[in-house]
Order: sequence, then structure tokens, then C-alpha cells
Amino acid sequence: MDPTYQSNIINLAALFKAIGHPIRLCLLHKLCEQEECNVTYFTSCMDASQSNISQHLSRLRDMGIVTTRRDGTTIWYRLNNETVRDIIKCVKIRSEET
Amino acid sequence: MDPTYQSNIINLAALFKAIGHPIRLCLLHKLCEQEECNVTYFTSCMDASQSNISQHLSRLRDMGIVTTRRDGTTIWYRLNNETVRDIIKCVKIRSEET
DNA sequence: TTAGAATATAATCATATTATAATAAATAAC
DNA sequence: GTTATTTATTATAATATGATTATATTCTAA
Repeated sequence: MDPTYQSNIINLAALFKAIGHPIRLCLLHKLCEQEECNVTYFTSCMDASQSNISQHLSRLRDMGIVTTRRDGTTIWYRLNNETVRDIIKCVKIRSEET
Repeated sequence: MDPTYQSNIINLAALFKAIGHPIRLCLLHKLCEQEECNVTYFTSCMDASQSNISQHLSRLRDMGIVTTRRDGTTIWYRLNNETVRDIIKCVKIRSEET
């Protein structure tokens, strides 16, 4: 098995795995629509605890999928992976009515 | 949280999770390129046991992502989910040189 | 310097996932 | 029938993942 192909597959599978959780998919979808979001915002519009959301965000950050910027006490998250953006754009996620 | 949005997210996350494993991604990628494949073929070109490959295929079949057709003792697998096809087409997977 | 707000981290426990190994089932050829 | 081939299934053990709870950190404002 071609090692370049194999590592390509392994890396992409890790990316899909990161997307493959409802909370993380929701976070990433919102970050596709809104350039920057903070944890309070996520917490307000998702059915999950602040801690749980933070943990998922931190996993995405560890993978380099999102980046952060501090402004006072609030941390702004931003999508940092164009492959992920492409993937999420390519599936039809029904937008929430606000 | 809009329940339709939520179930949409949950279903898509499950799909990404199914793709998010190196063996399953490889299986699905090959099925994107080749209409039909059987287990012996997969076993010949992947670094995994027949049993392991069969288990991953059976998971994909349980989710309706692939369908099967028997011809004698060999079982032919076919991709059966256009969303998955779109997702995989949208990422650049280096093709193996044969 | 204390209080409060926003976010992160750590510990824990339950559950899910995975690979391996062994075995079973289905079919074909003889 | 028996045997060989192909694929599926089962059991098991190791590891990973996830949610919860409690606590810590970081910063601002008073």
C-alpha cells in the first residue's frame, strides 16, 4: 500500500472523525456561517453545557481546525481549515431560523 | 434549538463518523472509483485482515451507505449514498498508482 | 484586592470503538 | 457427500470517547 496514499487517508479520516460528532459539527457549521463566535454564544444556542462545549472546542483547536483570539475575558473562535469548510459547505445543513 | 436542525445535524454527524475511520474511508474511496468491489479485492489492497474489513463493511451496510449483491461465494459491494459520494469527491484523495 | 464573568481544565465513570482470533455460514467443485 | 473458497459472525480485551461535576484560570471592574 502506497505510504503517501495511506497517510493521506489517515489524515483525512482524522478530519472526518473530528467533524463526526453532533456538537462539533454544529460548532463548525456555525463557524462556517459567522467568521467568529465565542463560547457564550455557542452555549446560548446549543443543548450542551459550557464545559462540554469548551472541551469539544479545545479538541478542534488542538487539531488546528479552529484558532482563537482573546479579547478581555472572551475567547473568539475562528475556522482555520479550508478543507473542513469545503466539506461542510458540500453537505446541505438546514439553517436555523432565528 | 430547532428540532429539525438538530436531527439534521445528528444524522450528518453520524455520516461523518462513519467516514471518519481510515479503513472505512479507504473502502468508500475505492467504491467511489470502482462501482463494485468484493472483499477479496479490498483485502488484497489494504493493510487489514479480512475479518476487520468485513466488520467495517458490515457497519457501512447497516447504515445503508453500501449495498451488497451476491454472485456465487463472492459478495459485491456498491456505494449507495450520494451524500457520501459528494463528501468524498470534495476532498482530494491522492489516487494510488497501480 | 475582591468580586464577578468568561472560559478552561481535571477527574471520573460509563459507554463505544477497535483489532484480533477463532469459528461459522454459504456456495462451488468434485 | 467432502473439500476448498469466500465472506460473515462472535467473543474478547484493549483503548478511546463522551458527559458530568467540580474546580481552576484569566481577565475586568469596582
